[in-house]
Amino acid sequence: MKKYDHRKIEKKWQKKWEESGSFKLDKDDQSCEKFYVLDMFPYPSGEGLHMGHTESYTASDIFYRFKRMQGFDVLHPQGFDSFGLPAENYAIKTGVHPAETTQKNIANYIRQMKSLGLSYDFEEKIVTSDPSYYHWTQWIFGQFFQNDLVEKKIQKTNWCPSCQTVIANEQVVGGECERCGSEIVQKEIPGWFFKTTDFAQELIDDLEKVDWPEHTKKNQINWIGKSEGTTVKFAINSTDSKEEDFIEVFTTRVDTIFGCTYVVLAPEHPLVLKIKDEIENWNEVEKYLIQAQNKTELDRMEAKEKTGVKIEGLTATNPFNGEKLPVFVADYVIGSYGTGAVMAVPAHDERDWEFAKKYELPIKKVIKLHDEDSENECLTENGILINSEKFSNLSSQQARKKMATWLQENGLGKKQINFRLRDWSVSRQRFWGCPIPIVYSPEGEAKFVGEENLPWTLPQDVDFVPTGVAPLAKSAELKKRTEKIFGQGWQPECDTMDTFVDSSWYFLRYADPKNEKSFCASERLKRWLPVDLYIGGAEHTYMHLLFARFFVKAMKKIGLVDFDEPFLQLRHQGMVLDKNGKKMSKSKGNVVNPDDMIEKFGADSVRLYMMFAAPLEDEVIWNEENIVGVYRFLEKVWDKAGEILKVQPKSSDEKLLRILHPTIEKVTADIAGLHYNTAVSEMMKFINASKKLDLTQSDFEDFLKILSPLAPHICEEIWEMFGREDYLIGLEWPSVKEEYLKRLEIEMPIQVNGKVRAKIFVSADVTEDEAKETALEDENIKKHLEGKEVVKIIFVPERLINIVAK
RNA sequence: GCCCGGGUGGCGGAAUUGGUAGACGCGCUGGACUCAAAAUCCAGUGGUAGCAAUAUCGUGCGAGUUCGAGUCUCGCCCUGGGCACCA
Repeated sequence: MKKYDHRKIEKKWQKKWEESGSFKLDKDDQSCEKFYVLDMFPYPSGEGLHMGHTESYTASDIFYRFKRMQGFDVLHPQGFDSFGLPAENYAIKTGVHPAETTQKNIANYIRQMKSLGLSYDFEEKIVTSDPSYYHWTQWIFGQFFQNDLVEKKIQKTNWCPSCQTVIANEQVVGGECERCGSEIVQKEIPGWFFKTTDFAQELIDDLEKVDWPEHTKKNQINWIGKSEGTTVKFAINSTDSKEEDFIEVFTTRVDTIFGCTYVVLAPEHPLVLKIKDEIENWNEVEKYLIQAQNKTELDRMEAKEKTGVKIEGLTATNPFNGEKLPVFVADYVIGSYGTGAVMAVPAHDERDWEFAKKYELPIKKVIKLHDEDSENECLTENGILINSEKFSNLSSQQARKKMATWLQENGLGKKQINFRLRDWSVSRQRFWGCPIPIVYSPEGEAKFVGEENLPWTLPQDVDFVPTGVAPLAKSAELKKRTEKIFGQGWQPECDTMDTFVDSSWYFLRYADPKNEKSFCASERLKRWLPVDLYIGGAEHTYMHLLFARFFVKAMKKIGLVDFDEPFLQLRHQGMVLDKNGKKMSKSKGNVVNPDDMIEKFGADSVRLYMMFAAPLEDEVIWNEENIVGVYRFLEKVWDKAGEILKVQPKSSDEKLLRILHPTIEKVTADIAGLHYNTAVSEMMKFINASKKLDLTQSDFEDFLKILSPLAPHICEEIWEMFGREDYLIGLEWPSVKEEYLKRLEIEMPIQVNGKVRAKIFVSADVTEDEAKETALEDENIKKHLEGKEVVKIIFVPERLINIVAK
């Protein structure tokens, strides 16, 4: 028999699987139970597949093969999130159309995925930039539009005056444009928003229904950021004292209101401009407003010191004690959150404290802690009120309730729940994205283009170089098309959608990717959705998962789907690091190319090593020196197969069967729980044990079956050498023979006062008395018990004996 | 600052969830084969002492609970990642 050589067999099986349609699935056949295992689909970049993809796609591929062998009909699709900035930037630089780049890159990704042995049916793939897909992205947008889930609002954007274009947050480096280095300014432009905040509460509550990592759930909850509080109206006493004017603030800590020593408005707060004439130091205030306006979000985030300006001639009255307080405008208060104004309590809020220190404002303590020793500020939650008139001596919690009621009764405020979550801005002034299917009447009224005009295609006659308007605005074809359909004077919407929209519903389309009549036939939705297992990187913890969840909830509301959550089970894969434990990056030059590794070690070894080196959710250190371990393992499997073919043992060694069956049991459980690292080590143990022991072909075939999801190529090759004509993929998962699971004799440690002093061999079902007797006869145990009195003996069946002695 | 993780041999990691710490793999040491090397095979491999049996220390540090702690509790230290002035 020849030596194991991955180069000779892997391509062969990849071709065979494809030609025989091994990965095809009849999506209408209902005879078996379904399972839907989903990958986060890649953006097809010019660099090709990276090692992170390799890991996560291998993980889902193993699960797919495993589930199939267990008798499920498994949907395991793949596609491409192909709209996006890199292709457009490349087009601006080289003039090559993004469609062309994208197509080329997709072909390369598919080649790479096949070379890893991934079991996708690419005839059923989806490509988000393909009109047959974005047709339905637009259709869903239309549904949202008609059902009041979309609205047009003003949004603040980063604008590069030199490039004449909107810049994404990640392209702003230190307040400057990544490409040309010009200073970025803030520009307000109108855009479309999805009403994600309508679902804020549901997005928190429904996390209880899914099996996700706890930290991911927590992060989602924190991101949505629910806070319960009260609004409070502070009357404005400007010089001519117009009593009907108020500053309304939002606070979660109304119990601290007697400690309020000033009030702060966000620079965006409309009141500032409204009372402009009454502001004595308007010049100074105006200067600050302009300054704040030109700051990018990043600048404001990164500011080390709080800044602000006192508004002279303006005071705010605390409704509880009539105290007249100074009013500031400061950019540490955000216009879009709460009411855009806060009551500042420097004694009990860190930001207010910092600000008060800098501007020498009074700090008034109104909460006394139960435990004065504690320096933990959080404990103010449980403090007692002081210096708060009739509310003094109440607990914080009681005071919060009573004060809110008092405010409500006097029309000075009300209970309110705020969310940190904002509505989702989906408009992008880009070319390479899904066109927003909206047109405007000559009067400027927005109208959905209508189902009959979908797909509302991306025009071809567009110059990519930015000139200050959205690229689509330059298309004569788009303008002509709009006027032809809707009439003279109608204008097309020229923005495209955020690419997160494309990826917020793609998992629905996989169930019915070629449907031309609907986004997915209802029987298919019913059969395949929701996703049973979703595997992908933790970097999508916030946005992607939240948006996809929003989509499903919004679609359910308008009757398009009938489930609440898209992904029932979610698991993350860890990062792949270089051999020094560092992140791989182009700039560091430490990027490992999967193609090279597959050529060198083979797809089976790459798959196996990825899974073996660390638990799936942990970081994997890619060290080429270590991969030889799994390669040697595969060689041993190969050699054992050769030996069996040559000798054809009549029966298997019983000792080996007592290892094989526990191995099958453990590997089955490990794969089911995605603990691939221990599954591999278990199989290594078996192969090591099989040395010099007889094993029949039939028993070895059971082993091949459990190895096949992880290392499919070598297993199929051996299967064929064994004279089998079918494919391992899709065969039945081996069952465990109970009679070989039970251990006959076990080694039992004997402890004296918790320390192991001897080991005895006893039968597995030894009685407590027998075991104790044997233990006490041991020489070393006797020695350790000398001069001591045995207090008690603890016997843990099949585990150990501990003799407690004094 | 806040949130979420993680500290176990020379290295990646395992430990049935409170029951033999270091499975499996890499590396290393010695031996076999070879003119030699590579590959392969055999043996060994946490530290210290000992020829050995064995003893002793040992899961970031310090306490605690327990017959028994890598695992539980409390307090520290170090470290990785994410988010950012959300009132």
